[in-house]
Amino acid sequence: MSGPRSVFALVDGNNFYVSCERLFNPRLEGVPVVVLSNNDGCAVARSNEAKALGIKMGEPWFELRELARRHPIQALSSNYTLYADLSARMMSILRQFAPRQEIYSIDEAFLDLSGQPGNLTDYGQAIRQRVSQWIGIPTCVGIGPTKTLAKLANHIAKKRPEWAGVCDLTAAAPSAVEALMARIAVAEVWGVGRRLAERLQAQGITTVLDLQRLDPGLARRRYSVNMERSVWELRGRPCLPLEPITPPRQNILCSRSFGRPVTTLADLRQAVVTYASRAAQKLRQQQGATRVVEVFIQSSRFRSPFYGPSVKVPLAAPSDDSRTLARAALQGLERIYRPGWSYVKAGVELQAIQPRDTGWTADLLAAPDTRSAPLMRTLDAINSRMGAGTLRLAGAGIDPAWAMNRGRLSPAYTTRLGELPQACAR
DNA sequence: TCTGGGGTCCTAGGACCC
DNA sequence: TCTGGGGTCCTAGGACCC
Repeated sequence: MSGPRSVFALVDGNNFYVSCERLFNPRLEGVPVVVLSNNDGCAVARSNEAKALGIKMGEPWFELRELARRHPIQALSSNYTLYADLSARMMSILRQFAPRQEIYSIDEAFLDLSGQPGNLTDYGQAIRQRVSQWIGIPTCVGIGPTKTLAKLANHIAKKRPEWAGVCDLTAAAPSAVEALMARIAVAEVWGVGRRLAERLQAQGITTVLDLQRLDPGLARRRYSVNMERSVWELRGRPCLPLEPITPPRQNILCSRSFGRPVTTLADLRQAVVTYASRAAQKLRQQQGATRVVEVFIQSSRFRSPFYGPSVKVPLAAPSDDSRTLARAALQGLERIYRPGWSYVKAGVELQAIQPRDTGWTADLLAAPDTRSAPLMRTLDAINSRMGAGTLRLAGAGIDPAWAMNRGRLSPAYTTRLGELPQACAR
């Protein structure tokens, strides 16, 4: 096993998307900035100034317009190409600070600091310093004996200025850790969301310390095995290992809200072919093959009645061919489409994914398609070189009416212009 | 008028079997 | 009148994460 005592660090970028945008646009400094979700729908990242105005995570932009009239709020469409590029740079810097790293999300990584000599708070400051100097992204560092405690430490480092961006719970006295836990709401624990927080509070468990003191067996019986793990982790016993290798996805989903409502089957067919192709491309990237294609369409959830059917289409044999998956998705669409509805969203999800090339029973009734693999390789190669969407299935449509709105998009500062998917189409 | 996208895991309950 | 019981597998739905 690992050393005598585990130490984890969680490093994350502060207001990551906003920080990325600010790197290339100094006018965004010192003013409230929000980055909007696809279709410019909701705020998914907020600068400190925006948070100070009371803007909540996920708040719809149209509800913020009034606020924006009274304050100079800068709202930007999300530019994932830019964020992914800066994320990769940040992760490679962090990798220099630990023998093992788990990339947990676009802006967060766990580092294994077990056995790291010296003062870990100083080490955390060195990490922040280098990321800031090399790519200009501000970060916070939380350090603890378990991942859950590292997460909690990161929360403390972020919320309380006196920690100066680094909180090392392994260096704090047990009484000091308890005092901190007693002041933090149980909802801040990693794995405790809104619903569980409500249930816990109804049982009188309102702070992190209350949860830490809950009997683990009771936590399991009354809630779940995950809640029991959270209790142990808060007590300093690791239950969640560092996972340096990202396992292949078990499901691949591609879905988007439309730029405007769609009523016709023809438009939905274009969208479904587009999403199936994108999902197939991701599937090939992980050398997978799928046996089930699920397709869904939805009317607005904010209008009654709601219509949101879905259907799973099993394949005769596992496949990674865009054409096969698109055909299956279209078959499913025909079965669930009802005229007379206004659809705002569609999606294609690949399920029952398995490794390609290993142990699947070939479809005995069909002649093997020897041209599929080279064709798909060529498709992916062209799209990788010339930009996503350069080569598409005929059914996907050209400059479709339902495409996303991204009226506030910043330029692709760090990558080729051609890799900005929507900009070319306009 | 406007309300994101992409994942994972767990549990409850039904189907099925002996 | 009265309707086994336990194990396993699968699926749908819920809850969580960022």
